[in-house]
Amino acid sequence: MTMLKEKVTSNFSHIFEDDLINEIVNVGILKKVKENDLLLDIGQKFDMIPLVLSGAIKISREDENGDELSLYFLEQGDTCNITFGSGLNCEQSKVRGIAERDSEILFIPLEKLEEWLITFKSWRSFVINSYNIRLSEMLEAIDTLAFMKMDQRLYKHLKDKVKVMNSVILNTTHEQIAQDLNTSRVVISRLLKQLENEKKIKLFRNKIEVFYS
DNA sequence: ACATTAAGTGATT
DNA sequence: AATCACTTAATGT
Repeated sequence: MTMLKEKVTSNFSHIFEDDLINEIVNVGILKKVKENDLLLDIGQKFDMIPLVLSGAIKISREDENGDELSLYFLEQGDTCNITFGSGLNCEQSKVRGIAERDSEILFIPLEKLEEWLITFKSWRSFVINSYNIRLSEMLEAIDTLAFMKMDQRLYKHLKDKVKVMNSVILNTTHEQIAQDLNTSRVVISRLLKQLENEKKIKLFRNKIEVFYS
């Protein structure tokens, strides 16, 4: 068994039949990306869909001024449906995808996706299901934006990152966090200090330790 | 030693 | 919660 097939199998054998896994392995193009690599930018056209085999991808939006806002993460076993929908209609991407950590992505050509929708029941279920998951994540993002104050948003963001990175040590700067939450560095610095005083985190230069319980 | 970048803080809106 | 206008600390060259 090839290494790629093992990876696909270990991620998807529960949901996909063997034939489909073979197809995926045959047509998929494996890409290893490093942390902070740009996978897909806003406005960019694309003819492939990413299947995340390992690591995590940050999906974000941007306004006219170039201010960013991160929406959610794609993790192991996830695929990006926004990409999916726009892709079939030959649209441009409305979101940006940046590797949050070193990741392995399997790119699948768009034609195959359509084909599989008809030929594989498990693929159909997977696509519908992942639409559902993505919608939930979007709702969560909206709730966070609409109902949470910045201090709560920040703490949530830190906890999300800990989960995604699988580490309580976050190598990031106040500036980067500010960009993710679409606010200013000064605000983040103050709120982080507050969290440190509450013994929820410990601050270092370029590094934050989150005390997770 | 100097420049650059990250982080801390009071005052103001 | 955002902005200004600094200061201080850490790091790179």
